[in-house]
Amino acid sequence: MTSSRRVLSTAEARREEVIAAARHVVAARGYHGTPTAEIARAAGISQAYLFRLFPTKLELFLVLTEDCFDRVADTFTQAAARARAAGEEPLVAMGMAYEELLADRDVLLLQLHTYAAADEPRIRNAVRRGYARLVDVVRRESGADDAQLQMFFAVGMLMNVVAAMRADEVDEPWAKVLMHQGK
Amino acid sequence: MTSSRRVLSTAEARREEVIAAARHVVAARGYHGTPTAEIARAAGISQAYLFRLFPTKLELFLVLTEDCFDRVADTFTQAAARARAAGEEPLVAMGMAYEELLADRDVLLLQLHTYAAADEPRIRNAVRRGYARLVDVVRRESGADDAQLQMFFAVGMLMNVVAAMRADEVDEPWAKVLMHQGK
DNA sequence: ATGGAGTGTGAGTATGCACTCACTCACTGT
DNA sequence: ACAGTGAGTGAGTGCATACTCACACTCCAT
Repeated sequence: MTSSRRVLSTAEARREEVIAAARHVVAARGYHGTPTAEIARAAGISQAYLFRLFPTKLELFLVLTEDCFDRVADTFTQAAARARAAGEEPLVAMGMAYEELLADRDVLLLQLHTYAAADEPRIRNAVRRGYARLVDVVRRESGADDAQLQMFFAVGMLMNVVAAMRADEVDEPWAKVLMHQGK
Repeated sequence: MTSSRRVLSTAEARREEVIAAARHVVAARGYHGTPTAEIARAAGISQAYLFRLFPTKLELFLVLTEDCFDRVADTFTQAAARARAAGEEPLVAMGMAYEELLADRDVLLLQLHTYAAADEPRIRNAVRRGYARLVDVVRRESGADDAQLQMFFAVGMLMNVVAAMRADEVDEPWAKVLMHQGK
């Protein structure tokens, strides 16, 4: 900032802002494809300060990964809770929740990029832990059996890809096949 | 080459070798994550010659993408043909064919990386065309309806992710849920 | 045998990148 | 009032990366 009336923030608040901004830019081109300078610009801070907030690009990406799985888990738990309150099937409600996520796009794409960067051992580990938790949450909330769970997550992965190739912008039969929500 | 008895190849043959080598190294870290120097080294040629064979890194990646979808389509057609000859269900046989692909790993991972790089318009376009063709092939070979097709491709996407996080190396219930082949 | 087309390279260039350093400015407690 | 702490940055550093250029060697048609 160069304005004469600069207002300081706390590092913790800044970190949150950076994560939010990074989520958006990293969703587009992923870990290897997004320069830290772009993340800093999106967050409205200097690159130098970005590196004070997060020691390395990898560390930032790991936080982003964690946060991404948190969001998906939260979306599912909330959808299941609403469903139970309304006397509906939790698994179906969680399935519908994919549409909420699709509307956002960033979380879905970020998730895809965490898989793509999983060659890096620490990222792979974060992805595994994240998935372990997701499977656990969905199983607990829905009581679904293994086959149902597999289908549930399979459709989820498909939604990632649909988001990545922007199949919703394509008006052709094959795109409809991929998007038409499991019913 | 510096050996006194150098044997020249044709550019076309070299291109094939480069694609094979690139498939393997790019499968690990994707478009943005794999330097052209590494591809050249893997192919056993100089970086300079790599750029004579393919005008840009993007152009090489597009060829790789095309080739990747070709391979998947071929695997499916062959599996379906075998199934029909043995009087079995083509869709089931094509599902099994995912296991062949999983064994290779490179093709599945490369596919994942094409999705991850789909922010680049030309890659996105190649992915869309590739998918259009795959859906077409599977529909034609199996006669499956839209819902079945969606499930088929959903499980395919799940296999990509399973390959990326190497879920097969994890001995935990959630990993079994994801991998246990749809039955 | 030789010239021309085609295969192949060593040694660059220019830009991009993750990360650092030395510093300034805002706020807080005394 | 001012010292000390923490927020924040401009201007780098050094290395990696995509891509190029001038040149060498091989093969083959004549």
